[in-house]
Amino acid sequence: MVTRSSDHGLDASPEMPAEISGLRMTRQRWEVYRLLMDQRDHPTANDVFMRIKDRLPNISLATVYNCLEALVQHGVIRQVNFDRESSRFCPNLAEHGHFHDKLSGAIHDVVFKPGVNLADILDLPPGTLITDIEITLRGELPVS
Amino acid sequence: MVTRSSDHGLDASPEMPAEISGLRMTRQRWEVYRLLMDQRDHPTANDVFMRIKDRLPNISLATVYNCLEALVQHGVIRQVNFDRESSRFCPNLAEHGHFHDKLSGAIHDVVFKPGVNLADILDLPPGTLITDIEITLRGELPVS
DNA sequence: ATAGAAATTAGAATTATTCTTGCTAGATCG
DNA sequence: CGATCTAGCAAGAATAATTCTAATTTCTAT
Ligand SMILES: [Mn+2]
Ligand SMILES: [Mn+2]
Ligand SMILES: [Zn+2]
Ligand SMILES: [Zn+2]
Repeated sequence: MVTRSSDHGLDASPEMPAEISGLRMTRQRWEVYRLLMDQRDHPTANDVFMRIKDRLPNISLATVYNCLEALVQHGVIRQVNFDRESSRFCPNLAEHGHFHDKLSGAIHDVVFKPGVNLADILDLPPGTLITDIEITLRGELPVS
Repeated sequence: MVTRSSDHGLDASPEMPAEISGLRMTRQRWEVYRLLMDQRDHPTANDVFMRIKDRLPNISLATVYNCLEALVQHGVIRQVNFDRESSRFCPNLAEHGHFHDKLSGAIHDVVFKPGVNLADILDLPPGTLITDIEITLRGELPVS
């Protein structure tokens, strides 16, 4: 047995690190971060607020916004916007876009086929510096 | 001389058509539409409101919003969102994305290199129906 | 432990957008 | 033409996501 999180069979919660990517961890930031990592369905700030009450019954909505902003600022999570809807939050740091399925309402991460580089297929003046790319799609996934 | 808009040298304003794409034209809708066609810099609703006062001193901001919504709904113009900033409006109906130049603040239309089809380079389940694609970029254009 | 800094909280404020209501103007009908 | 009908317009109120403020709490470092 090489690694295990505890002596008994159940996985224990990971310990809260002192910081992540230079962001000092607090109980609230840690729980917000873990919630996003565990439930990767792109919740809104209000979704996070409602879901996190189990673990932090006294957290305020302002703190949820503060934590999300701090995590976004430090590059630990990403903020995703669809039109003018409430912002959503995503823990997937790999380059990806978002597909909004009109049938289920769910939001899915979308990646490029291997070897594709978006900057290469856009018609931009040579020397253009791209710092950020956002791709959002709407449509219907096959019923499966 | 094959075509001319009037007898004298200056271009006359085009007449207001009865409708565009099934949307009944009104003076307000027409002026909003023409402003967007003439000033293709992706103005916000408030930008349109301020710029249009020359021609329609009595128009209300609510009417600007109503006109923009009606034009968007009928596919005559497009609504463009950058993060949570005010919506912007674009008269370019060809498939294109938007590049926000941090240096100048300007927003530029961006097209794909010839022959590129975005749906082909995304890794989506077969049978996925894409109804809408949005691409936004941020960065810096070369100083030229 | 103490002092300073940073984070959290509750609630107020902000702001882009939407809604409500009464009015206007053009279309339709006789 | 004159009456009626209807869609659109104007003004301001309402909404809702987000941000800000001020007071308190927690954390860090001495
Ligand atoms: Mn939600
Ligand atoms: Mn503007
Ligand atoms: Zn994502
Ligand atoms: Zn455009």
